[in-house]
Amino acid sequence: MPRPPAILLMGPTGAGKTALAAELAARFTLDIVSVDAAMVFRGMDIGTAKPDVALLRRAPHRLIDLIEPDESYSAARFLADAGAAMREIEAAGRTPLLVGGTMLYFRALQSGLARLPAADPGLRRRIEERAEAEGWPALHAELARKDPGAALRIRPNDRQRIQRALEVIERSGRTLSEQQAEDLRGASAAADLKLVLAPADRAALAARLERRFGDMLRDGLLEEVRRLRARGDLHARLPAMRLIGYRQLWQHLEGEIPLPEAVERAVVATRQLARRQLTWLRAEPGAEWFDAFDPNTPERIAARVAEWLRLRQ
RNA sequence: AGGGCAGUAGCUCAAUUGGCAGAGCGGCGGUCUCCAAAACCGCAGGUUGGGGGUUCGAUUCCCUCCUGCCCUG
Repeated sequence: MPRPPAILLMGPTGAGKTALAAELAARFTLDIVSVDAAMVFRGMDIGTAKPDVALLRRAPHRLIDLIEPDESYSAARFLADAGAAMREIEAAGRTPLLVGGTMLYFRALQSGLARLPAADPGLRRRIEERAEAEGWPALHAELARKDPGAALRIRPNDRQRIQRALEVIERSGRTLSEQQAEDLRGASAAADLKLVLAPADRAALAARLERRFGDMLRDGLLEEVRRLRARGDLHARLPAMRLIGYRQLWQHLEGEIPLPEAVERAVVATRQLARRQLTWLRAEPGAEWFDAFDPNTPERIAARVAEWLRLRQ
């Protein structure tokens, strides 16, 4: 099932993508699709910088609030969800505006994913238990026997990927490297308009990120985390509770670190996230870059979007 | 003022009896095909507070000055 061409608005956290997207959606016949692995969680609003109710009313976002914090999302699920959303938008005679900073998802959207078995929580737990007893390097050695190609590419300490590779073998009876070499499903990129909203001045972004986390605390982030903890069914190892801000404040509520340290660590982690996103963005082929801190940027991007939409008719 | 303790990488700290100055964190760069705000990898930072002395060799021993903290007055 092919997906329609779209406008991709990518950028590091804190660059101002949400506000800009809302503006574009108001001006053109665009519908927003979130490309954000954190905003999929319900009840996690402040720390994920999710658009607020007022903004959502003006500019509805798809792929937000999809699952509970004890569930997990994935790139494959995003690919399916985003494809469906985009086809719906096209069917309505509108154009999809994909907005976010989860670069793996953008990549899946453009390059596709191999046909691989889905994650299996039970199997993953079993592999983790084995790793606890034997250590990841031992499982890496096992992987080297079963799938030398994958073992070559995956580091002995990279638990997530060792686990995934073993999981794939276990569930499909075939190796990961063999299946990854086959055709990717869902690939299609050429017709997209790719816009990058990134700061020319990284120090300025760092300052903004620090300020933003302070704002989140003022808006009740700690209370939000406290509420999640009070549910009783969540724990620190869940993907949702490993998100920046939530992870550190959870540790604080566990009594592991004082609040100021939790805040400092969260700010640092956000800065590091932005850096990793930038690394990924630099490698994005054919993307048009705009300075997030230039006051003329919104107007320039709007002009570019108008031009692209016109040429598509 | 006298006495004591401390001063080593941006930060917190290591360095056996004097023997090539290390780690964690941060910074910078990178990897990434169903957890990606995740997981992992690499690199760069030091005239060891200043000056002098002893020694083949001083972060380490001695003298002196500077700075900080503590105690006494």
